[in-house]
Amino acid sequence: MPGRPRDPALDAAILRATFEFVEEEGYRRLSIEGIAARSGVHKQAIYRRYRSKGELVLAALGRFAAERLPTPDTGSLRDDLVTLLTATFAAQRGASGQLNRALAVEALQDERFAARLWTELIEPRRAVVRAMIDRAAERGEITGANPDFFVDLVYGPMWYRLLFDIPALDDSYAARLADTVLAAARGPRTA
Amino acid sequence: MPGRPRDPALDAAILRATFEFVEEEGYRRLSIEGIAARSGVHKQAIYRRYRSKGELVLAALGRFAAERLPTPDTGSLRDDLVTLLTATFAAQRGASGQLNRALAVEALQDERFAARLWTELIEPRRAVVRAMIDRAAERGEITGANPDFFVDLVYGPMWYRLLFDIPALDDSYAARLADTVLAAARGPRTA
Amino acid sequence: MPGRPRDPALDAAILRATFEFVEEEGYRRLSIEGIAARSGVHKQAIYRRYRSKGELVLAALGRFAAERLPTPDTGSLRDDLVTLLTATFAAQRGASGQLNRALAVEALQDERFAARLWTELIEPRRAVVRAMIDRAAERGEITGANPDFFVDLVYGPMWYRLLFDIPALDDSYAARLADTVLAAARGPRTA
Amino acid sequence: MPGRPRDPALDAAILRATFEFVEEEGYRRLSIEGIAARSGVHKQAIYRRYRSKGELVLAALGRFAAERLPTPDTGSLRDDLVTLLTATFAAQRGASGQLNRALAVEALQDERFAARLWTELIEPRRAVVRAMIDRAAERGEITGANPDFFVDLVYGPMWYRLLFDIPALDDSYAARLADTVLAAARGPRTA
DNA sequence: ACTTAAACGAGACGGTACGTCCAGTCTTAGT
DNA sequence: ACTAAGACTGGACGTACCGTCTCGTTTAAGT
Repeated sequence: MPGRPRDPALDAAILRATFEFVEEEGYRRLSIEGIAARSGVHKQAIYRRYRSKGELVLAALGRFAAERLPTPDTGSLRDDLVTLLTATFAAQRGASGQLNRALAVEALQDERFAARLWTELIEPRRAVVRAMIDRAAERGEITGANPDFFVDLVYGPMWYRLLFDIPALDDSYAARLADTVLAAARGPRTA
Repeated sequence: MPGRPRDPALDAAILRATFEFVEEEGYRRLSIEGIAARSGVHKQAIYRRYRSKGELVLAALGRFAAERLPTPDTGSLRDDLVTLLTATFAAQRGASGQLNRALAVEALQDERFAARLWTELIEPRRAVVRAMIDRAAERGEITGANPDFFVDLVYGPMWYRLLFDIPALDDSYAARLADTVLAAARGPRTA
Repeated sequence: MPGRPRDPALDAAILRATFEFVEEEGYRRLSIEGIAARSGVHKQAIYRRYRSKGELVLAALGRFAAERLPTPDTGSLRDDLVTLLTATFAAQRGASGQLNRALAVEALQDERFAARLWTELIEPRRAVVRAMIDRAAERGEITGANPDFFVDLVYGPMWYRLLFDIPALDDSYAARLADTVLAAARGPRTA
Repeated sequence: MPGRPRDPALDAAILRATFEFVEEEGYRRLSIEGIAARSGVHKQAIYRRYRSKGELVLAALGRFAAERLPTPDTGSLRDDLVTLLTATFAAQRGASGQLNRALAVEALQDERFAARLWTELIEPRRAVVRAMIDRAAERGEITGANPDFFVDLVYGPMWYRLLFDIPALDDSYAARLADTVLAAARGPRTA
């Protein structure tokens, strides 16, 4: 049955307010009440859309940041990795980093949310890397190995640094990490 | 001026209650109020000892888990790494994993706490790895490179998996990670 | 103008639900939302008919109780009063008492509703008593005095007892009250 | 065990705010939230003292109005009644009337509150009248009859008029009511 | 048959208050 | 100086009704 449709302007206002709030004040200060006040949207209208703060932040990140994921295919695994990592790291230095931290807070406290986050956001990003590795294997660049493990190598250090607020996620870090992953993917040295 | 000394029984009761609470109910439900109720200790007695939830959890983790850190020195970098990672991963599968998660939640929301956590807990752990690497370099096992970066490789994947509650932090993962770090530390393949 | 006519089944359903709700759960728990849910009628359909909770209850009372008002004319003031009071008190012991209480709640909180209630429900009841007194005066039973004051004597104690939920509105009370009003209406004793 | 005692300044601030609020805006607009805002006292501090709006209003009325009850003993039942009714009616024309109305709203919706109100406020007032009647009986002024019934006659009309917001509770009404009660108390005319 | 207009179920919406929870601080009295 | 006890402000929580507002659908009177 139809019923009055949700006002898309409110969707946008909520997400924008969430985004701005987290960016400016950090996740700790984020509250549904605050978002409602800031966006001029009624609290209930927010709860109607999102069951929890986590879902809301997940949606906000999805809306404002997720689409900018590059999916490089340069013909060289190293270049693919460098391109991806450079862009990903750059994003973490801005609002996207704040939102990722916020998502981490929720995931750490709620297994079910962690699972949802995984399938909706993390896994797609991992798939990008896996695809790069598969293509490299087809090209013979690397001797295939457990791709899931290498993906951990790609993203692990980034989250580690996000967690403890260590900066240094710069371009040279991206390059060094790409080299490391590459070396690991090639397997043990023969000589 | 003298005054009544703090009751050590309360210290223990607070830490025990915190530990049990987090283990049973998760960090989300943890509250000073709840700990006070559970331990029978008054709220104020807790605040007198710890300034925030984070400090309390930090102390609880320190008490129950920190002293078990191995600092291996086997004469072989790979063996050192495997020993450390196996023990560290094993700890994460128990209550220590819960408390680490809890600490991460606090760190993500409070930069000053993150800094404290870094110096008190994270950095000492990193130093252990750095020492291993330094010894390996002296032995000529590896051609020295930025040790900080390699430490990220060692701990990054673990935190990444803790974050999203992915199991698989088992002994074979430890071995594989040790091999990878080793390969990376040896630098690019010559052949 | 054409337009779809109101469904009389809904009118009935709304009033019945209101009646039942008040009887079962009391006026405090009564809400438009609740009536809508219970009757299966949409909220808007209720608001289309009644401007407020008070109007709704007024209608519900009118539908289920108002027509049973006796207008006795026995030829004796005392008999008239006893007949009226006995019937009125009996009604208050059932659902009609609940609804009267509900109307009082609304009247106490809304002067305009009080005025409406007065003209639509209270005044007609008072008129019945006034008519009885007028007839008695014509017959010479009593020496005419301010009828409005005597009406207060008739209904005042009833509302007083409804208000504080004191039972005792039984037939003997009706008889005693009738006698009292009669005595008062006859004026001061001569001897 | 001791614990910090409740701040009496808050008690006063809450009651004063309640009193003023009801007087100015009526019971319908009264809310705990509003009282908290107006008095500058935290909501929780109010809930700590009063379980419901009704209890609060009961306390507010008790504090600001109840002590002014006259307990006349003139030696003449009529004079006693006139004195009491004149003072009581006068009070109803001011804030006390508003608060009584508020109490009525609560009593009508909650039987247990009605019972409490009865014992704490209504019964003491009734006792005053019963005492007057008893004294008159001892003096031989009246031939004893059910005093409870006569008390209903005294207070019933007042509440009836409060309920429907009919003014006219003036001195002449008091005098007339006193005469009526007196006539009723003397029993049926002999001549 | 064909407009036209209102009623209808559905449900979103802003507004207001509810009663509860926790954070951290403060005040008392009792060791 | 510590303890237990508990009041206190501040702030947010999630829920409940209110009365109003779109929606799409249904029903009937007037063409």
